[in-house]
Amino acid sequence: MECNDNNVRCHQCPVKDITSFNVLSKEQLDVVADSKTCVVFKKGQIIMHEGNKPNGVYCIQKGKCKTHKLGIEGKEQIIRFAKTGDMLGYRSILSDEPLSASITALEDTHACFIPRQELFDIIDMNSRFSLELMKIACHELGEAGKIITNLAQKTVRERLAEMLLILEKTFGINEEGNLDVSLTREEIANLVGTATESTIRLLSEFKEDKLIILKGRKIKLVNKPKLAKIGNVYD
Amino acid sequence: MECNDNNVRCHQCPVKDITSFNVLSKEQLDVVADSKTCVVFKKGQIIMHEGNKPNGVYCIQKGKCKTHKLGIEGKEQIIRFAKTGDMLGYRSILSDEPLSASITALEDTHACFIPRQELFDIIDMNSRFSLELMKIACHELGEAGKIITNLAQKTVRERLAEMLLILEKTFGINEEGNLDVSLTREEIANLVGTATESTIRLLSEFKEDKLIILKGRKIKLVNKPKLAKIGNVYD
DNA sequence: AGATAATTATGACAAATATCATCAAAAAAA
DNA sequence: TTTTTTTGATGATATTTGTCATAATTATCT
Repeated sequence: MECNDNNVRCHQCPVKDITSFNVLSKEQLDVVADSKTCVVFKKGQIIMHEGNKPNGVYCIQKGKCKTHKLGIEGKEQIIRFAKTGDMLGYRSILSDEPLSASITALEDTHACFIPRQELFDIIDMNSRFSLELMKIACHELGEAGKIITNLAQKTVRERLAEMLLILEKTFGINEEGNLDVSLTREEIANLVGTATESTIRLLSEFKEDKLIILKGRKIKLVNKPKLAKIGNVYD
Repeated sequence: MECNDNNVRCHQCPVKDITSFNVLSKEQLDVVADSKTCVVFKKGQIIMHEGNKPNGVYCIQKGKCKTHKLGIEGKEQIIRFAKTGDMLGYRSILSDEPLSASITALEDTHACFIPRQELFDIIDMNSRFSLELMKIACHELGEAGKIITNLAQKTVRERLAEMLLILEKTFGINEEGNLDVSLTREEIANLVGTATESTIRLLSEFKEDKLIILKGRKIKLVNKPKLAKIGNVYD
């Protein structure tokens, strides 16, 4: 779905500065600007499909996405999130492998598509850009190690408490003080790695214990120190 | 611990061809050869320490290592393995973050240390080398996603069955047909993400069911199709 | 706005897994 | 080798978590 932000040149793009593209020269940025296409994805729309080979990457101008993998018997596992300024599909492009996960818009999301070839062209031109990409991938790899350790060693209760804190850190809070992301209980379960019912029960417990305030999908963290303690979070 | 392999120039090194260094020109390879130091780590020795900032990377000439993180109450979580041809510490160097995990030799391991600066120098000189590094990091990121999904969705029994197959794929088998890596039951537990007792019990079950042959730490897989079925492995 | 579908909530129960205790066996060290 | 320490094995039991069923509530669609 085309969008008319398309005529915004990259050097004017406010998002540029929080992306790897900020290390590009004006000429290099023009390579991106000339080849990019801006698109809008509706909430719930699949942006990239696990197993496919993408033709390029997306840079999120505004929006929120989930990266998710198919697990046992089709059950969804949410691996990570992406938001404004993040790049989508780079793992697949840079490893020359099919997408290891799907990416779905959690809300209406504006993104710029940058074709594969132009991405490789700037990698070839600018080693600082290459380093930025490596930095992102390597940082993510470190995060993945943390997630692996948590999944392997923490209880569901601990993981859920920690995940609420991670969600606040990732997406922040809105005017009302609620987590600035709307997830179903099932999605939270698919993130924490547990059954939906367990998530519902534990969230209700946290509510009983006045750690959070629940109003449908609106979640407000009201006792973060206690949540951190329950979740064995030290940082 | 210095070793006398040091005088082997990188272009003659047999391991070179299975590493990212194989894309370097003769001159670029000389930058590595001139700055590298060859060392030997004894079995059980810690090569890199979680939380530290390494001054460079190691390239394994011969040996096997485990990458492991501290989890709840000091419990070890094994994140991945490394073997001949693999690079150690690149994640930390490239992301400019402290080591997210420790690396310990599983057997006597010969490795070449390449200082941080020289690594960045060749990244700057050779974009193909950069791409190779990105490829490794991004591939690992995909593998991490699989591990996350397995930990979140599979039972301990399923994960153990799958892990035995992964160990054979990673390390191969020796003359006697056993997995060519020696791990304690505790290490297998720390890999699968379960209690040592559960690992012992399940391995005994697999032995009872004639899926594996156990002789102390020697493990031989004798019914891999069944293990794959138990582990829900489709590939 | 009303109908339909999806989600949330809760109880009862079953299964998986962890924990604790004890002893045997095997490595490692002296 | 002999001793000491670590690892492996197994039972009993507690805890956690998943599964199934059913109802209430809330989103979503037309």
